[in-house]
Amino acid sequence: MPELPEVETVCRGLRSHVLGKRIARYHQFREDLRWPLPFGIKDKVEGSIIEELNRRGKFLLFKLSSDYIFIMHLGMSGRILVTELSRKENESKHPNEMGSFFKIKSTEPHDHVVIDFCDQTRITYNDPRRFGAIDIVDLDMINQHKWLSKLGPEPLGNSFSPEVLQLSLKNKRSCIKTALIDQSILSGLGNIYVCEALWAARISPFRPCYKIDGLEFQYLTESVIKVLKKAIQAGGSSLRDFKKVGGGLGYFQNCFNVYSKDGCKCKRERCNSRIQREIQSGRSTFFCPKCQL
DNA sequence: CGTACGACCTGCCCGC
DNA sequence: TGCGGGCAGGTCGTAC
Repeated sequence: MPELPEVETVCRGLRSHVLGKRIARYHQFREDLRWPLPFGIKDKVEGSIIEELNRRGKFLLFKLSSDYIFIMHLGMSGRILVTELSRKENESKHPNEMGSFFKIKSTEPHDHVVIDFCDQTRITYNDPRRFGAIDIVDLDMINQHKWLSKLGPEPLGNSFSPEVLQLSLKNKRSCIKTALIDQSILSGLGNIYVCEALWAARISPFRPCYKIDGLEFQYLTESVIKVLKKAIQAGGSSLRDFKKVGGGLGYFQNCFNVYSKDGCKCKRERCNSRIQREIQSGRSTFFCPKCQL
């Protein structure tokens, strides 16, 4: 589901709800999401304060006062919900996995992890498809973590430039779309924003990387940055189940030029072609066959 | 090594 | 109304 703009939207929205707060309870309703939830996580998070919340690629990083980083990935369908527990809800007691009792409200389907803060705020991780993931790692090992260590540059960070992109792609035989979706080349792009950025840069998703020239890498870099910034401003894209923290919808889906627009007229001025959909390495690619070359 | 593809899950939407 | 097939924002392991 969420690509960089959606994760950034969640990250920004969550900060005001969690920063500086102490975690009273960690509870999980199953042993695994995409992978097993880490052993001992409960003891590492309970009692600690969330000091920072940041995003790296599509990962959310919660820095805890216990000197751990709590890492979360939303997969395709993951969501974080915030609830303020009323006194009434707080009084209902349910058994936890240890056989003792503490306060857990009845949950929605696919609520997998619940974190309660001392001030009665609760965040709930909900993920129907369970492609998401959670881990916890020592603060000083964060850069060695297998999910993070191979990530390419942040597209909205200082280490991203046309030159950097060209350097990592100039010898690749694969198509530019496949390369841009590869998190080790650039972190945070997914199917939507790659399609949108390639349309904006007028580059065909099927073009082999090594055939792209310096000027095009410049257009492409600018397009990626522009599309992502615009999407973040719009609060991300709400397709199916993406909702911002607090339940609001993003509205970047109203700004799509190609994604899911097959059969529609190309929005570029004086281009009268229609957007096509094709399967590219197993996933839908949307593009204009006339103005993307 | 780089690249391509199936697998992992559930839900929804469409056509018959 | 019901069911089967195709589709979905991601990533990894495997096979070339």
